[in-house]
Amino acid sequence: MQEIRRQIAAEIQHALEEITGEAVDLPRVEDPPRREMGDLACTAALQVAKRLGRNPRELGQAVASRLSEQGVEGVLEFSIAGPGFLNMTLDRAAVLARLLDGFDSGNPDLGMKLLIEHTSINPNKAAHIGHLRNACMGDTFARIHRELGYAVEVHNYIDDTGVQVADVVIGFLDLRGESPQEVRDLPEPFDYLCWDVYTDISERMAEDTTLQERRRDVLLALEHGEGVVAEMGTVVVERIVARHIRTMARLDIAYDLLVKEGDILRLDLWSEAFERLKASDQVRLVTEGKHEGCWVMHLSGVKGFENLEEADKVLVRSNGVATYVAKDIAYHFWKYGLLERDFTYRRLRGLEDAIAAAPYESAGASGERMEFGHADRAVTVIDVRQAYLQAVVAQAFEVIGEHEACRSLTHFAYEMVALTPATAEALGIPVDEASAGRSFVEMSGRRGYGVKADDLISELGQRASAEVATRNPEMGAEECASTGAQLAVAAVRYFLLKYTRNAVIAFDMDDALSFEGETGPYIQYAAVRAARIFDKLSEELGRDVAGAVEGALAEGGDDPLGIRSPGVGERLASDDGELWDLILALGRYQEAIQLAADSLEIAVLAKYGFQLAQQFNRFYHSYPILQAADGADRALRVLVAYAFQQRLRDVLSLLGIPIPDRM
RNA sequence: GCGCCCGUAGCUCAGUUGGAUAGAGCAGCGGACUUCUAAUCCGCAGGUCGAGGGUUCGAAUCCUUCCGGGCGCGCCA
Repeated sequence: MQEIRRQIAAEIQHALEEITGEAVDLPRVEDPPRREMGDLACTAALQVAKRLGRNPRELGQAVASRLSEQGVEGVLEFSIAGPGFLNMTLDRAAVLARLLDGFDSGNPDLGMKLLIEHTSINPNKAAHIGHLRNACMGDTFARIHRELGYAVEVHNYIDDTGVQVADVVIGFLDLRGESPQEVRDLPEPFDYLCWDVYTDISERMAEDTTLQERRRDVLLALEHGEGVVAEMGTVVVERIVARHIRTMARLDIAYDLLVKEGDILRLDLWSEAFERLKASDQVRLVTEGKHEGCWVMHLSGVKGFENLEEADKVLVRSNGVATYVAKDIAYHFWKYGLLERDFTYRRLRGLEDAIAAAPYESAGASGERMEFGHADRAVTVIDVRQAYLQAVVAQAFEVIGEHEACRSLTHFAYEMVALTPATAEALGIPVDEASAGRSFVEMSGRRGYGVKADDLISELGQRASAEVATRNPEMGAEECASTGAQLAVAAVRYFLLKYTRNAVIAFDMDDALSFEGETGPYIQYAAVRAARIFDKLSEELGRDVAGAVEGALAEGGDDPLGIRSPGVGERLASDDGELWDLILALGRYQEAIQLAADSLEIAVLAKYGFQLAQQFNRFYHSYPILQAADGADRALRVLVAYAFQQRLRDVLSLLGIPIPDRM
């Protein structure tokens, strides 16, 4: 089906070019607003007519006549409606032939390496739902690009030398008076403990200047890797990162490499990047004014920075310490293989119980040499508030003359997750006057306001598990729990992926805990239904349905269901309901993932999955399969349901949603 | 102040890059389980697409001016 759509688009393009003598973009083949208008529609003639100043209806008519005359495989009839819409009726025999050709679509190897950075949570406290949005989007974006044929490398950047870690280090050393060894031995959940330690120290830090001075010293010690401070920093970061990896593993999110910010300095990646930058006159040492003694990147007059109050961005402070953005610049130069120096690596240990393949981490000078980086394209998933800094990083590529890298570097920006006032109140977060009237309340790690990721996943799992137990009395407690966990994954991931990037998600607990309507479990339910039908049919048939269908599709294979019988084609030709609608929906798969990839809108794919499931549920209600009137009806319905099952499996796999056996 | 984003049904959101009668879910009302799982399906009701002006065959979508809201503009990360 998707091949048919693609070919039709190419034919329309060709016809338009022949008629007008002008180059024309590959047009989009869409669904008409109402089915009576046809199976497919295209507005390309209108757009081209506008550009060339021609009469749209006439141009459309010319295209329709031409295509009708020459004939296009898969299309029975072309017609023109309104101002020049090209509507098409499909040749169902051709569609059936495509269905019978099988469903595999092998991934072409594009020979392109895409490096995706996501998650990148400050390693000083438990992950909250805002972090989950980042990770879910990044993970599905990675899955989509693997499907599209990219070599994908997923990074999680660990800021192990920042203020947030420093604060928790001070909390343990100064406030709680604990040694690194004692902290190493503290019980789990360590990230929950740190959540509170961080809140506590943040409050004190705000009004205690000696603590603020202490923070400066701690930051320096962390950066240089010296003494008990650095030791504490290592313990905190290692333990928190392990917790984050486990949290994400619950949602089937994994990484290839964790890059630690400290290693960028320790291994002199920054020094090398700095030398490159200094060669340009845009990066220079300031000798007077408020930035005296700092190395800055000069941004005035640069596209995108025209209206800055402050046209200089500090890269190296007057005390010689590189800023966060400076290290990020070095990291990004390295991502594109622009630096001579490299990290060393080692496998992250102690996660064998939680994750199949533990990620590698950067390892100072002591690890082994491996091949990471050298990307053709790099995508950074960070919320929209980082847009300015991301633009500075991109500009650094311009500064060293790497225009191609600057162009391909992408900031995957998205809006924050906040809480509905009702949910905030239920969590005991004070909702002030100003927020009360608004539609959401912002989370704050510093204040400890937020919904912890693990709490949400666990709560969902428990609710789902209880529901599964009610619906399946014969199911054991263990199976209920594991099924509940699978439903929780679907609920969380779909909830965080269904919104478009720049919508602020007002997180509502009741809404998120719902399993009905537009939710992940709804989609799972459709998949389970299809599987159950095939289970029963397999029993009846005395053989595996998938095998029977695949056998029928194979050249010369046996066909116990009669899928290749002429009756099947006749039934398809005369269908005027949800069966045909489902086939049309199946054809939009390729378009959905391509659009999701190009527009950075994961929601496009999420919605497609939902719509596909919805279409199947309608089909399910009107087209009994086991009780079909005769063999031809049954064979056709099995074929369509099977095609749906295969396709939905692909979509759910991209969304990172598992398919339970029963629910 | 400057920049970016948002404003669509009671609520939460889509809207295929300017197309045909603006769609989903939730909430509400009414139906469908002796039939492949009712976590489902069908129907009803619900809209001055923030407001005004403009561009054209055609605007929720593009331009512009307002109104309302969010975010960003550190020698923090």
